[in-house]
Amino acid sequence: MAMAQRLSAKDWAREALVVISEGGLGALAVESLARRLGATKGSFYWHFENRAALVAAALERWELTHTEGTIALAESPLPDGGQPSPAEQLRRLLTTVVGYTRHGDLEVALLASADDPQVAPVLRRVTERRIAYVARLYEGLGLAPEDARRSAVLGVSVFLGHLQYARIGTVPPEPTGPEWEDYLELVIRTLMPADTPAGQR
Amino acid sequence: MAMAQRLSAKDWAREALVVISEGGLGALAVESLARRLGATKGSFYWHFENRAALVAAALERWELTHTEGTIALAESPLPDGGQPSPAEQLRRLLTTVVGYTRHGDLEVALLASADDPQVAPVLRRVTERRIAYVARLYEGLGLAPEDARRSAVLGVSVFLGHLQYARIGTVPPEPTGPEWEDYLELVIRTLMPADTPAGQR
DNA sequence: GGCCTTCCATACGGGTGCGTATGGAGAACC
DNA sequence: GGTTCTCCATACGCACCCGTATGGAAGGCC
Repeated sequence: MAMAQRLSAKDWAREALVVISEGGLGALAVESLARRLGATKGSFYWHFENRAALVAAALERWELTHTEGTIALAESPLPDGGQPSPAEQLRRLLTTVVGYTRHGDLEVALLASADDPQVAPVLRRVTERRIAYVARLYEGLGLAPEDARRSAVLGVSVFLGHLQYARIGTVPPEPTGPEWEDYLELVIRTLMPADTPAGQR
Repeated sequence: MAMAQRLSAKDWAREALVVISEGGLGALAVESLARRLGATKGSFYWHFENRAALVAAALERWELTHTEGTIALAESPLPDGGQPSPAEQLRRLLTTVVGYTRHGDLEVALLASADDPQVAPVLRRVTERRIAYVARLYEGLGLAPEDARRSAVLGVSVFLGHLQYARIGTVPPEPTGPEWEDYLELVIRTLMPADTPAGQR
């Protein structure tokens, strides 16, 4: 990532996200970041007021881009080109969740700094957005809005729990072999509304 | 906590846990800790090799004491002195989980440093132990060992998810009013095996 | 090609935190 | 009451990181 060219604020923010994903928010130091970009602090402090401004820019960038990544994946068209049903979208989401094991991911790294006053509001918004999305899916499956929201809160908590499993190093659900298939099946059966047609479960 | 008397290694470890619960592992600095105890670094480095040794001692202390706290609460006797049934124990656990909102707790603070090489194994062990305990409850409710383990993994993930909710600041399940009761009821209904007698759900 | 604006390197000061060195107080022991 | 061992305070060196000051190179503009 050594840049010979001049740098923009966007370059700094992008590389900052890489550093965060690798070593967490605490690993984000101005001088080391400058070295990675083949520059020095002098350049940095021309583009940014201070370190906090860089963190804010990086977080904003993350919230804009990666936020809807998982959701977009769930909504991606079927092989026949059709729109996936809510049940199918929920199934995809849960499969992704249970298979989550990637350490070094940005989301996992940010989770570590959830208490940080700059990070917390971002995570709050992202989480709230996800709950709203899952609630819409439950509504599509026939649940009343209040019930759908409650089920979504529970479902997202399972997601966050598995993220935590990934952080402490793949405790239980190793995505290998039939063991994992059985677990995935349990999760889907548990979190799918009872009156969903069996063919969609 | 200013100690006039001489200090023991246990004193340092105990106060270290207080500091961690207040500000996270990163807030644990030797000199500030010494000030809290009315001492200086000179004392500390006589009792401990270095900061890592203090962290290890504090974590060991936490793992020994607080680990089984929640479980002990679930197993505490009924008003009539009898042993609570597995269904009742599971109900208590879930109620505690859903009501979890205390920030500044040690568990929440340690969660932030789950990536730390000293912390991760401790959290792994504690989590594994909890899964084993919940699995035993599910077995008591009639599930086969493999099914019980899978359900326990899912249940503990809900617990970890709610811990995360607490970290980013009580996103959805505010334990106030009937809204919360409804949510708790959903969680219990979802995580309790289907063939549990209705009276115990 | 001179000029001005944009961007960046170097050098410096300050703060924090870890770990070491060394001497000295206080209890214990005889 | 002197010696020895235990415990601790002070002082120092070192590393890291933030932020500022200042001079200078690079590129547009006329």
